[in-house]
Amino acid sequence: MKVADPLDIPLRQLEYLVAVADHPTWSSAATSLGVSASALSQGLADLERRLGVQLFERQGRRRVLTDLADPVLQHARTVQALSHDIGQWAERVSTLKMGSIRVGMLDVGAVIHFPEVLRLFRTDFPDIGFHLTVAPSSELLAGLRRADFDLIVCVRPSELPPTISATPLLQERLVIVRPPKVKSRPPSAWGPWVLFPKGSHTRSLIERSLREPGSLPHVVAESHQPDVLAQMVSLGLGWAVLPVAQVPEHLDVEIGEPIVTRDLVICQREGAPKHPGVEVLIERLRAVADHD
Amino acid sequence: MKVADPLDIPLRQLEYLVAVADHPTWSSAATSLGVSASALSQGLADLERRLGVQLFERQGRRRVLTDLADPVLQHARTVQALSHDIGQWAERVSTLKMGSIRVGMLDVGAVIHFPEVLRLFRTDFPDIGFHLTVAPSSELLAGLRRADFDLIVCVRPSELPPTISATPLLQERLVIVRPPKVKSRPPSAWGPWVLFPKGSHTRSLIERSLREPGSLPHVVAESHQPDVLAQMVSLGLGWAVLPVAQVPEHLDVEIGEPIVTRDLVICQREGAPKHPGVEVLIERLRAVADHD
DNA sequence: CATTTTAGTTAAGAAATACTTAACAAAGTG
DNA sequence: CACTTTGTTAAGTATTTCTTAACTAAAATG
Repeated sequence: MKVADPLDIPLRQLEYLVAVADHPTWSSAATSLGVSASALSQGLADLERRLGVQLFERQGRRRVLTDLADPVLQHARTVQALSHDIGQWAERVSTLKMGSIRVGMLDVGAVIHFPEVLRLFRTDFPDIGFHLTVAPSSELLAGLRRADFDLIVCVRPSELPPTISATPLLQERLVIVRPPKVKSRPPSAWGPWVLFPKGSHTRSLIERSLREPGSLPHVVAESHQPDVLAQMVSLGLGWAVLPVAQVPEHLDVEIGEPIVTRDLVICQREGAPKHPGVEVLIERLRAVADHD
Repeated sequence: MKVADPLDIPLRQLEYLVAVADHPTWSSAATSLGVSASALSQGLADLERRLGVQLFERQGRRRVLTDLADPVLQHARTVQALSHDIGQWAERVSTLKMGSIRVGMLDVGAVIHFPEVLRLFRTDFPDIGFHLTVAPSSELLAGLRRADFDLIVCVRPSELPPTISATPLLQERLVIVRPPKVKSRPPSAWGPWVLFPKGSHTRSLIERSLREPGSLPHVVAESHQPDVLAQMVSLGLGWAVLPVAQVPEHLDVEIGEPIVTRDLVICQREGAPKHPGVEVLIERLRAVADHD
């Protein structure tokens, strides 16, 4: 019998691991992959044996990933994304089609900064399939990691996921937005607040910069949508911190002082073959961003 | 019959591709992998079929990689390096050993800046296997890519290879070194030169900064070894540009003005699980670098 | 120019791997 | 306690990948 080389882990087993991590139960993971539960079980048992590391724990009749499984899961996701990319590349090259581009953008990117770029890109390159997803930064990053996107524009994260590269695009000033007729005050009397949701990246930027001047943020409402937040401010529910450009002009609110800036960045997966369409799009995004 | 999913490329076939790229002939690649030439041929034929991209061309009775094979080769190397890393990690974790660390360093790092760090690290962690390789930056980078190293200290490259990350460590000033008794002159009268070899990264930095003040570098001798270059200068063969610290003190040469600075960086593979020993070593390198 | 050597491919069967079904154990559920 | 859900194990089947052996074609040899 041949010795199982730990270096030569079947791709399939890595898929199994990812599926198991992403599904509540192993059987559902198995059906999602179109294989029997048995195959999954055997495959994962083999993976565990190969690595010689305990990847799973019993929890009642469920099996859950151990902490040790984490690096392996990271590895699996990385390899999966890479494989996806080379597959896409091969299809593009072999069929001589332009392929398609899936872009993820923060709302502010899609609506305020780059709507024209996106529109023009679609009309200039009608042969390139194009799909835009607007979502919060963390979702975009997760999607980029999973190869759901080829390119995203998001807020620079404090820590980049592995094999993701970020290049700066532009900076945005976030200002304090007060309810109508509310004058400027010392920081200790600021708030209460109406902010982006907990976990949002801009939210943590804001919290950090509010804590600094000595205002413990007391948050009474949350939304990912800046227009909703602005609306709440105009109704007197609380104060907000928003990108200047995203405060609707017709609303009756008080624009206060800039409190923090956030960096919008372009993120891509590293180690993937270049897609010429993506290159062009990046160029155009940069051009507009530099122009601002 | 099952349809061949291009996304599920056997790792083995990627190994074949890399081996073929690294060996002059397919048969030697096959024997280096310990398989028959036939297996290799079939495997690569299958890979080509899966991707639907022409990867090989005939050249007489040889087969060589096409340009199209390049992205696939990149992919293969990346995946190989990742697999190696997860394998190492697994072995470390499963055996509870500290594993080993392979460090690559530029001569100036090993000899001038960090000899103490390296010595102390070895005595502080005798359980961690340790191996140091001193080589030029480009070799180090290639080795890092191939997973020959876990960590390197080199000159910041103008373009990073995919899935390699670089973090700044310190800056070095390179000065003009003139033969004994030769006074400072206008740039047009500089040289002739005794420099690092063509292709060296520091060489291109130097060339760029020499061209700027208007001195076309006429190069009469080359070496990777700074002490050799300095020696040649002292013999009156030509002028050199060297890190101040690498000009031997006892030599009779004229130290001229600083002409360019180079960044030394720490490079690692991205997407690899962390090795605690490597983290410690990095910390110590930074500490010393910041102290300078 | 015939002969030999070298490089790589193709065919056929053997070996190894991965999958399916079926039977089973154990933990929740009504 | 019967019943369902979750996951494992065993045994046989299907698929993939390898080896050996026979073959083609380009270079090298003499």
